[in-house]
Formats: sequence, C-alpha cells, structure tokens
Amino acid sequence: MKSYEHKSIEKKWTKQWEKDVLYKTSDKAKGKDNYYLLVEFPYPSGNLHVGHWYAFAVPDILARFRRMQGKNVLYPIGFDAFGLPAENAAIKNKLNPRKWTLGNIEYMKKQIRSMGTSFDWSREVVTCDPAYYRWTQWLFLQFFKAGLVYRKETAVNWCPKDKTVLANEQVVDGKCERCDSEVVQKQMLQWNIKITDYAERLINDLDALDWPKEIKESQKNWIGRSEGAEIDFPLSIDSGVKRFVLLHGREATPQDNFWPWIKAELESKGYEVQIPTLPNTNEPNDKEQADYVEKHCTLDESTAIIGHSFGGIVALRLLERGHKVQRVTLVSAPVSGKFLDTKVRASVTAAAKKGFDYKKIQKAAKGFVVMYDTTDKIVPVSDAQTLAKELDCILIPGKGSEVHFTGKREPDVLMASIPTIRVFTTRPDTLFGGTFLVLAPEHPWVKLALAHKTVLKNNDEVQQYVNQASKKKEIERLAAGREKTGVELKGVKAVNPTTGKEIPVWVADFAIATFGTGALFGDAHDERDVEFATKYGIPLKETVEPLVVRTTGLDAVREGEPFAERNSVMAFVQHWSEDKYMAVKYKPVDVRGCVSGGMNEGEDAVAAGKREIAEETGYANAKLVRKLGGTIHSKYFSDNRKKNTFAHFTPMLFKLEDATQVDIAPDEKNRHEVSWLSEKEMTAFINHEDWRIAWDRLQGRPYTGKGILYDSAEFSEMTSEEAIPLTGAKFGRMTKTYKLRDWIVSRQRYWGVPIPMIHCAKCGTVPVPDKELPVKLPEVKDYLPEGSGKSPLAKAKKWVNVKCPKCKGKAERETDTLDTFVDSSWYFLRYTDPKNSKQFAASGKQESWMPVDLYSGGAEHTTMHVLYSRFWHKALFDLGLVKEPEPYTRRMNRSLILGPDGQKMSKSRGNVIDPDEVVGRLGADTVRMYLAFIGPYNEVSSFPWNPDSVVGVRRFLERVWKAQEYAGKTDNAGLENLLHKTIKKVGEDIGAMKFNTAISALMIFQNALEKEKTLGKSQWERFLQLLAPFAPHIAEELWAESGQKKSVHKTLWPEYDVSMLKSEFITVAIQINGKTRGEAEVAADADKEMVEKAAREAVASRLEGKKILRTIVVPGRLVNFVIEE
RNA sequence: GCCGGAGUGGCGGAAUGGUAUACGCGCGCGACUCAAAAUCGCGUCUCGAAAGGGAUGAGGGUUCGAGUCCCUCCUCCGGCACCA
Repeated sequence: MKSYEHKSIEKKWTKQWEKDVLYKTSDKAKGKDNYYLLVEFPYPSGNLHVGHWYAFAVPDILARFRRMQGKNVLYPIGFDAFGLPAENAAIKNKLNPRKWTLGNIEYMKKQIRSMGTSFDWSREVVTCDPAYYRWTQWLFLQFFKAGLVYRKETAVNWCPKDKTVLANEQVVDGKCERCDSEVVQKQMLQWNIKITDYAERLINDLDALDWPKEIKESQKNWIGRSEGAEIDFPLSIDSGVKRFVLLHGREATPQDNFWPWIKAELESKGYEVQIPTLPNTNEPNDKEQADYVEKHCTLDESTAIIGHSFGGIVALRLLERGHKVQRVTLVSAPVSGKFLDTKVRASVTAAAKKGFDYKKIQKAAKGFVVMYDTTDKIVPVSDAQTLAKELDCILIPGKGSEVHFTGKREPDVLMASIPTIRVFTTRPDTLFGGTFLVLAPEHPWVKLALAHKTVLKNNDEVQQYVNQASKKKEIERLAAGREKTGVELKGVKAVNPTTGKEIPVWVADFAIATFGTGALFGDAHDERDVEFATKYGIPLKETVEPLVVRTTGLDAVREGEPFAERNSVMAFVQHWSEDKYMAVKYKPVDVRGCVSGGMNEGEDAVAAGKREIAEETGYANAKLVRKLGGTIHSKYFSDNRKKNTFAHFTPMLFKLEDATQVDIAPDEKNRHEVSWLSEKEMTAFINHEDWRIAWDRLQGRPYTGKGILYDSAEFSEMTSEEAIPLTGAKFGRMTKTYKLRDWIVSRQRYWGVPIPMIHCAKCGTVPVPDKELPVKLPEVKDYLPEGSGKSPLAKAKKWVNVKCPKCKGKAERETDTLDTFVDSSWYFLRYTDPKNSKQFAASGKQESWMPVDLYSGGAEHTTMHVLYSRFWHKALFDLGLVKEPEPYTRRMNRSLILGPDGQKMSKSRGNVIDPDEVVGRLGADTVRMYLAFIGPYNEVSSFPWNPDSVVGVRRFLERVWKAQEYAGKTDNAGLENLLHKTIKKVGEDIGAMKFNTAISALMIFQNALEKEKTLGKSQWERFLQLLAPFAPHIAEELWAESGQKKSVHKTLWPEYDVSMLKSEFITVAIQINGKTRGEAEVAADADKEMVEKAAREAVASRLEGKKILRTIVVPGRLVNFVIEE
C-alpha cells in the first residue's frame, strides 16, 4: 500500500474540485434551504498567517457539514482592500498602492485555496474595485440625502513636522510614528455620519438577537446609555441685561421658528421680551426694518439683542446708528452676500453688500456672540468667521435642531444668549444638595465668558487653565493620574433651582465636553464630586439617607410580612490603647460588624450606644468620639424578635477609656463573638451593606447609593427611585444621553473611497450625481500628504477641479476618502449579488440570503465593525433598501491562536508559525484539523500552537490511511453501534461549533476500529463521510479508493438509528451518601426494582448493618443509597 | 473603579445537577531493531503496601447527589475607564 502522501493528494483534489466547480453557489436550489455562513474578509497584507487559517478553514467544517445536511450554503470570501498599510508601503517603497494590493490579493488567493476551503470564488468581492466602491459611494449619498451625513469641526491628530493628519494607530505615546515629533490637536472640517441617531435602537434591538452575552454587553457599554435629567442652572452674573429684543429673519414672523419658545424661556427667567413683527419680511430692507425697531423697541444699556439671519443685519444697522446696548447675539447672520442657497433673494444680498462699519458697531455693545449652524445650507461658515474677526468676539459653532436654526426649539441659541448652564445628571434626586457646578474646559460658555474678558474676575487664570487642558488632552490626562484640578470662575455664581441659593461655578477637566451637556452639578453623593470639593474646600450637603434592604442570607426580609419600625444605634468601638476596632459577630444569622441595638423609650442615641456596648461586650467605659453622619435605614428580618424590622440606625464611633468589664448576660455572651481587628481587617470582616456604609463614613468615604431624601422640600422622605422622575421633571426634563459619538468617516488619505462630494462657492456642498459614479481614485505622482492637512488626492489638480453639477460654475472635489469601516459595513450584501452593475444588490438576491445565518469573526471588531455595520443596515432598512433591521442572526467571536510560548505571535518575539511551512510538512488536512481540535470554537479564549500536538492529528490521519488495508471488507456488527453514536455526536458537535469534541469522537471510533481490524464497506464509507468536513482531501481520496465515483462532499450526511444508540447492558454507578462506591451491570431495560436489587448486591458488604434511609434510582445512570453514618 | 468571561492532571482540554480527568500531547515502561527514528502495546490526578481515603482557585450554602446552581472572597484574561 502507498503511504499517505498529503502533497499529491491535496494537489490532485484542489484541481479536480475547481474543474468540477464544486462550490459555486446558486441563489436557489430545489428542495434546499439556504444557509449563509459569513467570515470576516481579510485585509490583503500579503501573507497568510495561522489566524487566517483559524478564521477560514475551521468554519469551513461547518459550511461543508451544512451542505451534507442538504442545505444550499453560501460561504463567500473577498478582500477588505483599502487602508493604511498599502499607503505606507507605497510611500516607503515608492510603489503604487493599487498594484501592491492587487499583487497581495493574487498571492493570498493561492494560499487560501491551499486550505481546502469551500469558498465560492465566483462571488469574490474586493473593496478597492471601482465596481464595488461605486456602490459604497452611492450608499453614502443615500445617507447624505436622508440627512444622516454632516460636516463638523473636529480635532484630528496633526504632526506639525510631516504636516499631515495621523490615524490614532500612527500616534505612539503622543508622538508621530514616523518622525517622533509631538502630535498636536488640530480642528478640521470632517464628514460625520449620525450613528447617534440610532443609539437607542442599536441597544434595544440587541435583546432580540441570539448572540453571546459578552458581545451584547460590550456593545451596550460602548454605546453607554445613561438615563437622567437635564437641568438648567441660571447664572447670576451681573450682566445688567433686563430686556431682550428679538429680531427675526426673512420670511419669518415672531410666531415662526424658535421665537415663541425662546420668548417663553426668557420670560420665565424674568426678562422683558420685545419681539417686533418686522415689515416687508419677504423682500426685507435693512434700513426700513431698523427704523421700525427704533420706533417700537427699547434699546439701551440694559438691552440684549438676538438677531437671526436677516435680523442679524438689522441688529448691526442699529448699532451702526449709535445705539448702545449690553449684548448682541448674531445667529447665522449673512454678511458677505454670498449664499449656499441660490434661492436667497437679491434684497438680502443687496443689504449685506452695503457693508458694515464694524469699528463703530464693536463699540456699541459690551459683548458680542456670533453663532453659526454647522449644518447650515444657506449661510456659509465664512460669514460667521468674518463677523467674529471684525468684532473680535467669540464664535460658537452650534448645531441647529433644524437647518439654519429654524427649529421649534433651538437650545444652542438660548445658551449663547442668556447665561444658563444646562447640566446632565442621572441623580436629580440629589439636586437639593447641589453645591457647585463644574464645566468642561471646552464648554461653550467658558469660551464665551473668556471672550467677554470682563465677566470673570480671574479671566487670565481661567484662560491659562483652559489652554493647558486643551494641550494635555488624552495623553497627559491619563498620565497625570487622577488628581483632579480645576479653577473657580470668579465673579460668577449659579443658582440652584431647587433652593434659589447661589453656588460657585468651576471649570475642571474631569468634566468631559462630549458627554451629556459638558457640565455637571456637584453634590455629596458622588465620589468624584466629593474628592474635588474636598480638595478645593467647596461646601457639601448630604440630602440622601442610605436605605438598605437585606435580601439574602438568614436575615433577609420575609416577603409579604409587615415591618416594625425601630430606632437603633450602630456603634463602632476603638480599642483603649491599640489602633484596633472591635469586631462583633452576631452568631445566629452571621451578621459581622459592630455593636448594635434598639434604643429604649426616652433614651438618646449616645446613651443607647454605651448601654449596648456594655450589654453585648461587657466593656463599661465607652466615650463618644463622633457621630458618623445621619441616619442609615435598614430593612431586615430580626432573628431576635422574629419579625421584619425597619430600623433607623444612628451610626457612631466610640472609644474605650480602659479595659473595665462588667458581667454579660449568658445569652448575650452566646450570641456575640468579640475580637479586635485592624482597620484593614475590619474592612474585610464587615459583611452587611448597612454596616459597611457607616464604616465607609468613618473612613471619610461618601455614600453614593440610593436612599431616602431629606432637606429636599416636598420630596423629603421619598425614596430616590420615587424622587428621580419627579425632581427631574420639575426642575428640568428627563432625558437619555450616550457615550457613543457620531462616526467620523473622513480620512485624509489616498488609498480609500473618494467621498463623492463637490464644493461649490455658490451652491455649497453638492453630491456627485449618480450617473457620474464611481468617482474613481485619481492617479498621483506620490502618496505623501499634501501638506495643508488635505489628503494626497488634492495633488491631482485636474481631478479636483470640476464643474458644479448644479450651477455649472467652477467647483472642487472633496479630497477626503472614506474610513474603511464604511467599505466593510455592507460587503456581505454584495456577496448576494456581486456582479450587479445596476444596483448594490438586487432585492430578490438579498432575500435569498439575508440575514446572515452565522457571522464568525474577531472579538476586536465587537464595538467597531459589527456595530458600524448594524447601524449601516438599520439606516438602509429605514431607507427601504434592505428588508431586515438586523444583518446578522448569530454572531460569534473567534479565539486567538498564540505562539508556542503562549505569547501573541510576532516577528520580534520570533514565535511566528508559518502555515505554509507546516502545510508543506504535514498537509492542509492536518493543519485544519489541528486548529479545530485545539479547543472549543464556540468560546472566546486563546490557544497556544503546540508543535507536538499537530503531529498527533497527523498521526490520526495516518492511522485512518492505514485502516484502508482492512476496512471496507467485512461488516463489523460490533462497531455498528459505535458508528451510530459517532454519527450523532459528530453532527451535533459540529452544529454547536464544538469541533474539538467532534474530532475526539472520530478518534474514539478509529481507536475501536484498530482494535477490531474489520469494517464493512458501508461502515467505512460512512466513517469517511464524517471525516470529510474536517479533512476534505484525504477523505475524498479514500472515498474514491473505496470505489465511489461521486465526490464525498456531494453526499448526504449519514443517518443514525436511535435504536442503535442503546446497548443491551448498561453500567450504573452505585453511590452511598452521594459518593461513588461501585458499579453494576444491568440490562438496559431493567426496571427500578431490578436495578436497585443489583446495586444492593454489589455493595452488600458496605450496607451491612446500616439502616438505609432512602434510595434514589436514576434510570440508566445510578443508584444512591442514603444510609445512617 | 465598572462591565463581561474564565479558573479542572505536567500541557490543550472533556463532562443534560448523576461514575471528574474523555480525546490529544508529553512522560515512563515494554515490543520490534545491532542501534536509533517511526510504529505498536501497557501505564500515567494524588495519599496509601493494601483496604481505603482525598482532589475541579478558597470558604460557605442549596441538594439524596455540585466542576456544573446560589452567596462571599482570591487570581487571571478581555473590554471600558474621571461618563456626571
């Protein structure tokens, strides 16, 4: 017999299968259900590593098995071909990134084919292929048209030496990876996609998915929903503003837009509001409207003006005429006469083009604020920039709730116009104890105050702090440890809306600008707040008394029984001479803490404490050190009085003056165990939450849990749970906020999908018309950054300069490219219809396969790719472009293959396993099977590659090979039983992705076969079928050797007969008191009595003279005799 | 700190609440061989001469019976991290 030569066998069958187009998948197959198995497509880095094998070859076992089960299986592959490595290689070696990438793809395809995977290559998808990215662009434009895409100033990593934007992974320890110079933050206009609009659905829809818990939890945490309230704290700076004059824009009236809302808001805060109905609003004239305002409104030094759009021009005209006012807010005021919207009429342009006497205007008001809407499609940003520069004032980018601030509510406008700080809190129940405000250094109001210069008494100090905070950003904020820093805004106080009291306002970098509203109120029930307040001597006020309900253990509250209220004391006792505390264990219910007990009628807490100390422990001379804060409420079951108790504890600290003892009643002595412990030991000793709260207070730690309110007006005596919605609604509104930020998709890179947008001076940002897609990547000479922060695409001047699709005037293309996560957010849809040139995927084709049945990939993509693609799919669903709201029915994360040393494989460690080398030596079948055998595939873990263990799998295949000598000849009835069991086990385990135990079952059969050395042809062939998904080449070879003409991979999975799974006799275990003490062989169909009888005989000697209290018989398993010890 | 996952032989790991350590590796002994490799056979948690006993990170609980369920703690891995 020939020896097992994997090389020739594998080569032969790879070729044959390709010739037979064995794995081409049609969209529908008669009588077969479709099954879509997806693995993450690789980045074409140029070389296949063991991780790729683990990712592709192991799920291939499942793909093959499902096919043998009679399913029509789609198992596709492609390449995620855009990205930074190609560009880096291009710069470094002066290559064309396309050639580099395509070359790598060719090479990797050969390697992937060597795995024996059953991929349908006819459906290959490559993201850098214009036929693919045309649809990436098209889908992006659909999002744009649906209002999901906007541009926003965002900080990017900037290397001042290379003059380029850096990706996060190119920043190492705050330095540029290439030139080692310090990376700074630079504000740039970036394309964003509104994933935050979907935050709620991305969390809620997880519930219905059959995904591993850890993946769901990760995504939930990443999205980071917090439920709470937004509350406005008015600032009591003496700005001198008593009156607001509101000037509306063109084609508007005081009843339109946000005017009614803002009027009500201002009036509710005690301001007088004047809002004239300006004349000729359709064709407005600035002079005429200014005249009208002069006649109908009061303009003096206690007046503030808010001018929106054309109203802004009117405001400027009024100041030009010499009216002196306190403050002016200019909102989206058009001052250049250039518009993004061509519909704006000549009258506005004319008014703006007259120009303004900015010098005079600047003197006419004490302060200006200029605001623009980052999503504005009418007035260009440059107008706001001009204004801010000319008036030397603060410029605030805002976000309109409707474009150009035309929504019913425009909070950003209000915020810029009146001094109010909106905070977010999850604990509005602690609002009465809010004793200070903290603003993030980037908070718009801080900018505003600094720009006014006169608002803050310590302007320079605050400015310095803000500058410093922006410089240190992520890098130093982390390195600087957790020491909190901040500066008080002097000259400003906020008013706590619950009490009307003035509280200080601070700026501190522990407040995060991008979370909630960028501002918070500090109180005594938050660890961070307390730490900060303590450091800076800010007063604190507690308003929540702890409430603990014991729900586990012997003293857990008895459901449904009434509570007896009780005033009690909790007394910690210090040793008279040592630095130790008295630890008291109340033995009946294992409560470990301190002395405690109820107060007697007319007794005060201190006296009760002293009395209890004496009664429980005998120590006679205890002296009060201090009370440990306010009452601690506790609900528990009293072992002593046998009823539910609602106790109100006064926690105290005593110190013994000496060791004097008095007699203790015997029953007290029995119940209490006293020892002396150090502070650290005491912390570990205490085992009840209420005791721990008092102990924490003793050590100066605040109470941060929920409880019962006090000193909180009508909310006093409510629980936190009751008070949260009520206080939230009364002083603000209940809302949700998320940690998730919008998705910044702009990349200043060459090797990506060009963003299909055109910038026109006249028409603004215009999408490229569908018929001009794809916008192909231009050829450029080199791939170095352009130098101004733009991507290398900006160098292709001919490509950049285009005609505006709208006005046909001069325009420029967008030069940023899309984040590669955009490419991978929909590739699985393209697999369903990869060649379609009319649509990204025809809906009929999608329906054949979507949603994906199982998606296997790396854990590192849990909160990136998987979340992005879920969002993308939901957006497509809302646009009616896909039929299902979730793309993946099941998702599973793959484990990691480590080097033989148990470390992550890396060239520098020298522990990299080269799969090509191992395949050459041992064969693809061995490598596939070893990886499947290494550990359970359905759990996330990490497995070291063991070079010895691989050989074990090879040995197994060799033994199978040798078995053909004697197998396939004479039927072996004795093995038929085991064969059926194996068929069942292997099938079930593959379905559960437990390939390791499936292989173990195959090995067990093989071991049995070697003992017997006979096996019938049908038996042998069924065994080969079981082997086929794991080791497709050798199984096919042996299958053919056995005389079969059709491929084993086209056959149906063998059936097992349930009746064959049972054997005639079974062994039952015999236990005595639950410990295994013997076994007995009984007939499989023996009834309970017979089994028990057999068992009794088997362990007769042990049962002799013992009384059997109980006998448990588990049919087919065991007998347990419970006897007297 | 918070959220998740996991702790079982020398190693990877197996075990619907029912005989813990399947399968594989490694190791030991033996067969074959002049010898080695390969291959095959036997053995391999631990204490004990044996009879027996003890072990699934530690401690407690529920149960006739716990690696598996519950509580407390410890360790490791992954994620998030001053998130109000």
